[in-house]
Order: sequence, then C-alpha cells, then structure tokens
Amino acid sequence: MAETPGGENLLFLTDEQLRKGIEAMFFAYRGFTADPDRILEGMDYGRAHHRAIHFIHRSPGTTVSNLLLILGVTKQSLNRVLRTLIEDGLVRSEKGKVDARERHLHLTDKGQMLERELSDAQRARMRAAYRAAGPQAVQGFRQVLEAMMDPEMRRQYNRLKEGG
Amino acid sequence: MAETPGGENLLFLTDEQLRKGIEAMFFAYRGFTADPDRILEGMDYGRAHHRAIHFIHRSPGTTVSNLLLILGVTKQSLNRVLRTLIEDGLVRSEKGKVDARERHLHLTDKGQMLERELSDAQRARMRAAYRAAGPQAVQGFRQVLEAMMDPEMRRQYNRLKEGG
DNA sequence: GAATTTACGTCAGCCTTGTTGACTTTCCAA
DNA sequence: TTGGAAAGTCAACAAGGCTGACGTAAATTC
Repeated sequence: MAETPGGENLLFLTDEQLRKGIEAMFFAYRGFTADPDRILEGMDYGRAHHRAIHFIHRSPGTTVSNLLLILGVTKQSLNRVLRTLIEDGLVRSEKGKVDARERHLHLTDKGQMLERELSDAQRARMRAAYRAAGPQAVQGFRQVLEAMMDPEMRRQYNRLKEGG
Repeated sequence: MAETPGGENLLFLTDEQLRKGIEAMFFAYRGFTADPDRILEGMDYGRAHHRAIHFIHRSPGTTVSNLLLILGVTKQSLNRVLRTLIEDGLVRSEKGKVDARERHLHLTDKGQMLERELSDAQRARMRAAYRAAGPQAVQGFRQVLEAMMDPEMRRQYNRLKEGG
C-alpha cells in the first residue's frame, strides 16, 4: 500500500484512477443531457435553450446580465436564444422598475410547461442514479464536483444552492 | 425525518437535492473541460480533437468504427477531425492487414506530446478535486456517474475501464 | 446639465462541430 | 459471382459558440 507521511492511502490518486474519473465524467455527461436533448429535438430548440429556461425558472426575474454570468456565453449568443424564446411566448421580458435598463426574465405558463417536462426527465435520471448509488455516494459525488469547479463557478453555484 | 418502509432516509432524493446535483454537473463539467480548452484555443483544434486524441491514446490501433461507437458522433463528423489530425502529423492511419477496409489509428510522437500536455492539465484538476474530497467521496463520485450513464455507454466505459 | 458608463439589443461574419445524403472501395456470404 | 453490408470520403447545411461595431435608453459622475 502506498502511504504518505500523513498515513493516508493515496492509491485513489494514481494516473489510472484519474483517467477512469475523466472517462466517467465524459460518459456520464452524455447521459445527463440525453433525455432533455431528446425532448428538444424536433422542436426548434437545443441545449442552449434548455440552459436558459432552467436558470430563468431557478431565479425568476433574473436579469440578462446575471444570466450571462451564470451561463458563461456572450450576450450575442444568449440574445439569439432568448429572442426565440420570447417570440415563441415561453419567456416574458420586462423593463426593470428601479433600473429601467435592466430586463427581468420570467417563464410564461407555456415556458413553465416545457421547463417541467425537461426537468422531470432530467430529474428522473438523476433520481435513479442517486437511488442506485445511495446517500453516502451522493454526498461524495457532490463534494468532488464542487471541488472540480473553477472558483468563480463555485461562487455562482453556492449562491444558487442556498438563497434563490 | 422521511423514512420508507425499508427504513432508509430518503431526504437525498428530494427535488431540491436533485436540482443541486444537476447544477453541480453543469458547473463542474465546465471546469472539467476548461484547461484542455484553454490549451487547444489558438491551435486549430477544439474539444472534438481532444476527445479523438484521448481515445486513440487510450486504445492504440483502434479503428474508426470503434471510435465512432465510443464518441457517439457520425462518421462524417469524426472524419473531419481525424483528417486534420492526420494532415498535421499527430495521428497515423494505416490500412488493416486482415481487413483492408479498416483504418487503424495511432498517435505519432507529435500526437503523444499534445496528448500528454492535455491530459496532464486535465489530470491536475482532477487530482486536486480528488485530494480535496478524499477517497470516500471519490468512490461515491464514481458510483453516481456510472449509474447516470446510458446502459450502452456504461458498457463502453467498463470495457475501457478494465482491459485496454 | 453635460459627459460618461452601464445594460441591453442587433447586424454581420466567422469557426467548430454536429447533422444528412450521395458516393467509392472492400469484404463476405448466398 | 454478385449483391449487400461495412468502412471511409466528399459536399452541403444547421446550431450555437465567438468577435467587432454600432445604437439606444437610462443611470451615474463630474
């Protein structure tokens, strides 16, 4: 057994173990997005629309700039997505009352319906995985993912995680 | 505490917990790809090239069709990536001796160098995350990811995980 | 009150990476 | 031996990233 001065077993840090983790991330992410992708295909929407819908649902009334921070794309790119969602009546955009430069975004009833369909599918897979692995594993899962984020993303994540 | 007939606590399966897991996947995957993306930008390559290089390194001599199975894209899409890698002398493609329709793929020395650079970066982040979370967490991480894969992907993953 | 900055929208054009369709070469089995 | 399947290539298109430039309204600063 490989032991350190501290006494812990470090076999879980071998290149081989790390490679397995890398490949697990790759294959699992495919599963993670598979169900929503399937629902969206055929509609005129894609993964980018799903992300926008998710975070608008998550933080109703959020502004465009805030969404830009979270999604990490350019405003031109986000705008294209948002425009189609607004035109199609899934998202409502309203001028800020305190700062009229801002646009506050909400899902319409129609938007809520699609959000529900997408997140039901994604949660179903997540729930099955969680149930199969058990609570202990889930805790570890979340710990490793959190440690893998860029610090700035971790801030975004934790902000969302608690408040709203 | 929410208890089932079986007696286990199921609080880890609430929609709220699942949502946190979903967002953790989203933000963590960004971190996961960030370092290789940074290295690739400026070169003429992208994430698709990285994936091809990774799995050719992983299974030297693999065929195009085998790579297609693993990557889950169309052969036309893979072909474009492969063509540039071959033209640039990172990948060597040789006609199969037993079946001349097949092309067997290998990294050249130049290809090995780039692979090394990319995987060093990705492993470094993975290692930091693993170390921060600890061996117990890593085990849970792997369990949940594996449970999240599509069955077919899980087969691919396990085939790679053990043999070569 | 004028100048600057901020938030947002938009046009144009580019790149990567996915897609389908049509095609050749090669192998194999009926 | 021939016809179908498998492996790979070429062409064209779409989604969704990107940069750069510009416009407008509102807020902030000087």
